Amino acid sequence: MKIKEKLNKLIKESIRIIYIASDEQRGDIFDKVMVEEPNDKNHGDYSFPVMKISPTFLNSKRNAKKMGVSEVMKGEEDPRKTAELIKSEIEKNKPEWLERVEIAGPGFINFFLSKEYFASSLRSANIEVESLKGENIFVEHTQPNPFKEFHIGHLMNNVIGEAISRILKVNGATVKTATYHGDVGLHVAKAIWAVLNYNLDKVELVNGQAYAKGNNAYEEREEVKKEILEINKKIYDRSDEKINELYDEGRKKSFENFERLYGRLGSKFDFHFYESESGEIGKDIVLKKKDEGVFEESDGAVVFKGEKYGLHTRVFLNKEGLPTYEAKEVGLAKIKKDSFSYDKSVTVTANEQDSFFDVVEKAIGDVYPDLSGVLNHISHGMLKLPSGKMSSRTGNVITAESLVDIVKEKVVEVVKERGFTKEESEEVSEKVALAALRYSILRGAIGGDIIFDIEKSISFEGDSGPYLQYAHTRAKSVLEKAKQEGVDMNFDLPVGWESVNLERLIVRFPEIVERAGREYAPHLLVTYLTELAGEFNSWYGREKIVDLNDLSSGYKLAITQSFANVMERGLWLLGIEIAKKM
RNA sequence: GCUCCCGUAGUUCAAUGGAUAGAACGAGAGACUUCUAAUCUCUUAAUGCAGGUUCGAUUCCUGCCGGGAGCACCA
Repeated sequence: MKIKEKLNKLIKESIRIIYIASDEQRGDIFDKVMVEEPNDKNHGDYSFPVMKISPTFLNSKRNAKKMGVSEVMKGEEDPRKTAELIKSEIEKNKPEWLERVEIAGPGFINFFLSKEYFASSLRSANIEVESLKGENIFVEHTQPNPFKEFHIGHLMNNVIGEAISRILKVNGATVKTATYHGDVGLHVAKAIWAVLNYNLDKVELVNGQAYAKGNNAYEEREEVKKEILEINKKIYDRSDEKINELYDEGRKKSFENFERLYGRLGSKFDFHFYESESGEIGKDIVLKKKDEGVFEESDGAVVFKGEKYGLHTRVFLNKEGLPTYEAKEVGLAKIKKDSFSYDKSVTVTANEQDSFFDVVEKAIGDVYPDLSGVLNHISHGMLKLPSGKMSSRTGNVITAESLVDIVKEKVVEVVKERGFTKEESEEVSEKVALAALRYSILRGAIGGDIIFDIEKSISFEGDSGPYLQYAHTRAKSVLEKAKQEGVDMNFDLPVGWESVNLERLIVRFPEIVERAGREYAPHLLVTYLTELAGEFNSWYGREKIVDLNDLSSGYKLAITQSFANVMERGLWLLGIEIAKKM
């Protein structure tokens, strides 16, 4: 049993005894008694707010429900008095893992874990996290579109999606990843129209230039709009040789580019889905379900009236009878269902699609009732540049690759003075650059925009990916030195040892991973690892770790080793690679 | 106009309804003959406004102000 559960049980027991002793309500009705994790270390490792079992608190219906209490409560009002009772009850039979219990503030009981507990936790390092064991989860992310650039928005999406799927995996879930490509649709028609009319080459067909030009013409001239819609239709029915040739070539080239990038970013997908498949399937489903009343005809198009759910109407099949993005999403839902039997599906997109997904998820729920409620949509903000809004429609884009390269070049400059070989320099720069980017993207809660100031993002001081990598590299270096000097690691508690904050923090790791998985929140992990690295660096500055004359040196090495393990594991979850030298 | 998201130190971000609102950058002062100074130590500074619910509100509710996104045949 995890320490937190043990503690909860202990508190529950005590409450039960107190209530029975005072002949009041039954004490075992507090199902949801839970300790909290205080932000301030002075408040202990865990803390329990006794106010939450006071009658005043529980006689509010909302609170009673939260705490799992169903009866009207009577009893002691003063939380500090109750706290005293609980404390003395616990102290009657204090377990070894508990150092001491304190009462503080308006009625908190603070629990301090013992150094024996920390020592034994460090020893049994690889604690399994099983909160999502048995769950099958589909994670869909990145979704770059052929005939358009893989831009920094896709990079952001990829970084988030990758981190989330890794976090879910270590929580015990079976995770399958998918990326979904818009290989048909109006954007393709726009790109092909531009190539045919402006005599562009194959490079421009796939690098977004053709798309941007086609889009401009589409918006400015009514007759072009018609031509492009015509091309769009021909792409679907493959009736035009020349268009087929451009399409096939562009599609192939685009995917070659994407594959190269996935390799560089370390993303592997279990499935690649395409709108060319989902479109047809979606169209069939929409037409079938139109007869059953899920969708209806309106102004020549087939729409879903979201108003019945407090949302708005969206078009699923356009006047031409072609599936829009919406219908494709319905088709995709079926493809995903057929590919992997999942309990939950997570789709990562930009937040400009929020209201779109609200409607589409309802529509899918009406089509497949078993999917109702299992689709999760996680959205992030824009990766904004100081220069203004990036738009692939106008061709004003920064590609993911060019951004990584810009950052990498700066790192190469920093690394120059370190006497690395060419290969070492190349390897370190790539890892550090990607770490810097990943960190900037993942450090805040998912949802908001990220103002991407290139200059600032490549400053490696303070909170940053390289800061974490550096702390890990340092720890490894210490361990290496110990090996050479013949100092052995030892998990036995030295005589007179006082626990350090670093130990407290290391032992917390599984809890953080669990919460990050439950809340789809990689930033919790980033915050934790940053604090952990800071604590290690600070400890490292204070203490001499490798020292033949120090009897606690072996234990310090054990702490160092545990720190390195946790950091490496944590960085992997964020998609950040470690470096041997820095 | 309607809907959704967001307003926390000068800046970029934290804070499961809890205790003295945490970091980092910037600015200022220090620390390498000692395990990697991409580091460490100290100082500085913030909850948009007005109400409400609560023992307790940055967090929940209402209004206002300010910013962003989306609102029919694009993705």
